[in-house]
Amino acid sequence: MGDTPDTAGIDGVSEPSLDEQIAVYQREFQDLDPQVEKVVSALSRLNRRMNVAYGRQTAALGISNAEWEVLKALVISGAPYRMGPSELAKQLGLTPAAMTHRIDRMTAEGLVTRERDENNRVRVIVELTAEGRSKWLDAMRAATVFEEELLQDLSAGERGALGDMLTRLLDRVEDLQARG
Amino acid sequence: MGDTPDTAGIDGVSEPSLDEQIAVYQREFQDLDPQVEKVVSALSRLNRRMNVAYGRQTAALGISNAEWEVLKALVISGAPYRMGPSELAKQLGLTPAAMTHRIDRMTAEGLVTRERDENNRVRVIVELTAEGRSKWLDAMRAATVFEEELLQDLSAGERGALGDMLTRLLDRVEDLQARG
DNA sequence: TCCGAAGACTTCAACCCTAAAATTCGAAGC
DNA sequence: GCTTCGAATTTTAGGGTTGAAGTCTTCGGA
Repeated sequence: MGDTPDTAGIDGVSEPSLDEQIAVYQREFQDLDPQVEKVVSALSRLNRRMNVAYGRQTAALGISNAEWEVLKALVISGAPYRMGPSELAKQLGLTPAAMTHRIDRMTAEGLVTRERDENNRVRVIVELTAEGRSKWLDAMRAATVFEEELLQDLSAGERGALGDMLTRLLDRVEDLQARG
Repeated sequence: MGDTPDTAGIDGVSEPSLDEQIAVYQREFQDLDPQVEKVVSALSRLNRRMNVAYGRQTAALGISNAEWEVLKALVISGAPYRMGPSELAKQLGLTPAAMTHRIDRMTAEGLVTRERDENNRVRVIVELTAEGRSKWLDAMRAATVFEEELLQDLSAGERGALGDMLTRLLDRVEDLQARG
C-alpha cells in the first residue's frame, strides 16, 4: 500500500526490513498478496531514499531540490531556456502560486531572471541565467554518478527489463488515472 | 536524475513521454546513460502518480494520506496498537514537532487517543481507536484493489523479478547512505 | 536530599504549498 | 471605441512541516 511518501526530515531511520514489515501486515490483514505488497512497498521506500540522496547532493551545491527541478525544466525546454510560470507549474505539478514564490527566490539567488513579455504583457518570461545553467550541470554530474552507483548491481539485461516493467506500470497507472 | 518528487497539486499533468524526455536530456547532457535514466525517471514518476492515487482513495474515506500513515504504523505495531509520538515520528520519517500536530488533528477526529503514561510520566501513549482501526481497514481494502490493478499486466514471474530487483536497489541505496 | 543532566514532548517562528480571490492585460462583440 | 469576457500572474489566507527553544519528568551523583 505504499510507504510513507515524502522526503524524510530525519536521517537515521531504523525501519523494519521490507519482509518483516510485510509479514506483520499479513497478520493484521489476511487477504494481502505478499508479492504485490513487496513491489509496492519497495517502490515507495526506494523513492523516499532517493529523494533524500538527491536532497543532499543539491544542498551541497547550495540549491534546494525544488530549485533543481525548475532548472531541469528550463534546460529541457532547450535554448534559449525560457518558459512562462504557468508552463513551468504544469510541468512540475504544482500550482501557479507556488511557482511565483519559487521564481521569487530563484530570482533573488540569481538562478533565473523574470521579465514581462513585451509582445504580450500578460505573460511573464522566466529565463535561465548562466549561473543557473552551471548549477544545473553540477547537479547533473552528481546525480548521474549516484544513479550509476545505485544500479551497479544490475546487469545491462536486468536494467533493461526493469525499465521495461516500470514503464508498463507507468502506462497502467496513467490509464487508471484517466478512467478516474 | 529523478523526476519532480512530491505529490502533485494539479491533476491533468501533460508531461512529455519518458522516452521523449530522455531524448531531450541527452541533447543537453551528453554522458547520460539512457537505460539508467529510464529506470530512475520511471521510478520517480511512478511514485508520484501512485501517491496521487492513494491520496484520492484516502480522501474519499475522509482522511488524509498523512493520517493513513499514522494508522498504518499503529496497526503494524500490533495489538494493543499503542506507540509513543517519537517512535511514530521515527517510523514515519518526520520530526517530533510534526508528529505532535498530526496527533492533535487525529485526536480531534477521533482516530486515536493521547494520554500520559502513568508509569513514566515523561512518555505519552498514542492509541488507535476503534474508528481509527476501521478507517485503516477501509483504506487497506481500497489500496489492495488499486495495487492489484496496477500490477495486472505483470506475470507472477515478472512480479517476483521486479520485487527482487527493487529490493536489491533498496539495499544498495541504504548502503550508499550509510557510507555518507 | 538536592541539583544538574538527559530525555520526551510541546510550543514558537519561519517557510513552502494549496485554494481561492484579486489584479492586470488582451481580445472579441456590439 | 467601449465594454465585457477570459487568460496569466500575483496576492491572501490557511494548512502542514522543520528547527530551535522551552517545559516537564526522571535519573544519578554529591
